[in-house]
Amino acid sequence: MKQAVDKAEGKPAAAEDRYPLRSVGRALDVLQALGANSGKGMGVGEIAEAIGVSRSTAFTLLQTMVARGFVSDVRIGGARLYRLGLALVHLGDLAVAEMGITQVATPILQQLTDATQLTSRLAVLDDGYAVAIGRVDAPGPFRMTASLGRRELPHCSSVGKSLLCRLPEPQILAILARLGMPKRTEHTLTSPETLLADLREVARRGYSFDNEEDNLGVVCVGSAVFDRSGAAVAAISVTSMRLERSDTDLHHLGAVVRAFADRISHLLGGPAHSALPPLA
Amino acid sequence: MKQAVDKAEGKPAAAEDRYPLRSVGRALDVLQALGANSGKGMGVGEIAEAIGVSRSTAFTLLQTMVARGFVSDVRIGGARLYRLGLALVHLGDLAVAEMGITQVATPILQQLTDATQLTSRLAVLDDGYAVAIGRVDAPGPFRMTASLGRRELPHCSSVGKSLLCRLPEPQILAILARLGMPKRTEHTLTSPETLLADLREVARRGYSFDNEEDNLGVVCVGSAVFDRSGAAVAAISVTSMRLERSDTDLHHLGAVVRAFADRISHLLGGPAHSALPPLA
DNA sequence: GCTATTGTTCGGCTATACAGAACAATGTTC
DNA sequence: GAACATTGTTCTGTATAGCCGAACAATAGC
Repeated sequence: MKQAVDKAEGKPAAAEDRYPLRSVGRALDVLQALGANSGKGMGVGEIAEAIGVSRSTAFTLLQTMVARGFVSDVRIGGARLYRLGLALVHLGDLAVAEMGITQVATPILQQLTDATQLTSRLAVLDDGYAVAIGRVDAPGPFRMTASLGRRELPHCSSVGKSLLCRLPEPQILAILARLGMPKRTEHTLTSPETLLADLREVARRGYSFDNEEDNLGVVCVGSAVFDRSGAAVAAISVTSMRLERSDTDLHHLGAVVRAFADRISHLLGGPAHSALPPLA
Repeated sequence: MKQAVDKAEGKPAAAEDRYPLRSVGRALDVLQALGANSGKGMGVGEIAEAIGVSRSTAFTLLQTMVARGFVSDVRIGGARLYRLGLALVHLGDLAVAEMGITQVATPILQQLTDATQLTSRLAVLDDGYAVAIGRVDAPGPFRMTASLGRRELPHCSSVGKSLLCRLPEPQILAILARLGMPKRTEHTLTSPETLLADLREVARRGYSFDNEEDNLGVVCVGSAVFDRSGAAVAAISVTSMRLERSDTDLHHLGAVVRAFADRISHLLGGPAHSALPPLA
């Protein structure tokens, strides 16, 4: 799992991942560990091992967060299972609401899902990553695991491409250099050049594809949303299992998604794709 | 704001609100302060004052949480505005997903909203409070502020009543004694006796009302959801501005909500209201 | 230009958060 | 049913990490 690293190693002061406040960092580690084992719940010892502290330390951390509702615990016999608390639900909801886009976009997403029978998502750029802040699940038994708030690499995601495509090239390259372009599948674009070429296409036609570039068998079609200033503040997409549609149909779907994105832009006072200036 | 309290006071060990880990508690304070000022964003000094620490301490706390995405910051000129980070969105989403009820209930909520044109919500009991974990907003311009994850007092909420009504009386009284029954409006039931009488009615007919008991002009109609064990694991409700319907219509609406609640119970393998034993 | 207000860094004192071991409570095994 | 194993919880000493205050930097206002 996680060896104890060299504990008493003088003080090379390295430890770049050592955050100013150790206990706070560990508390956040606990939350993320609980998130990673979501659904299962974890015991004190398990958590202690996961984040590399003693049981007693983990216990104190948990006690603090349970008292505040950030972690909830269930006693089951002698054991005690910890899971993420509902206080996080409230804060997460507020964090989403702070980005006002969600308010106006959600009804449109619903219509997009109604029209296409596909799961649709709304995402924004956060520190270079694409992060979904809204979602409408497709009807029917097929439930795509479209989790909210997870940072996704932009180079292999439809919303990521739409969010990036109108940024200045140097900025795009800086993001790609910082986050890397790992090969997620055989279709992933892994060189900045090929991605830039793709992004130029995306900017030109106003919609983007993720052609099994992140997960095999999963295809997405996305388009950007603009605010008053003309900046791409968000992007929407629909996700589908491997489409057996023709390329023509895929482009038709792209035009549909773009039309819905334009409606959101319109509500935000932003321009439609057709009103955008050509690329600099 | 917050005097230093008597620091060296022997050890009456009071300070019930002093959590084991001070810095972690303060970190959570920061998050909640940011949540309270949601939408506006806060500066370092403002946060420091809100939670009663020095600016430098607040700064360190924020830096730690920014590094992990729990807080996001926007530089605007020389100033720096902090707001809730998107990492919270992910964890909040996971916390909701952990309660599997959401998965099956959301489509039904959607149908309930479609059928009634009212905002519908799904709530569970958390430490005695009613906490909404799901919501479908009504169409149209009227947007009820139905925030997720906030702890709501059960005695003046429709979902709260439905969640409580089948608990043993001593347990209900214990919850009420612990949380109190503050008078939110002139219609709030403020004595355990009147509430218990109301809860017996709720249990008998299978749906509950909040008749402007929490907010004047706001009416809710709720019903409980049961799992395999027959326990009320959740409740749903619809919310409306002051209905001008007759009592008969209100009861009709109650029957509708109860029918949808029963459909969720059915999906969970639980009994419908009609299959429940009468109150002990 | 100077002042007022913000964010950020630094250093030292102290309280605090840590690990480890002891204790308790449960469940498991033979 | 008793010994064991495994879990959660309490306790205590000590090193250190976290806190404050003050100094510094950078804006914004006048």
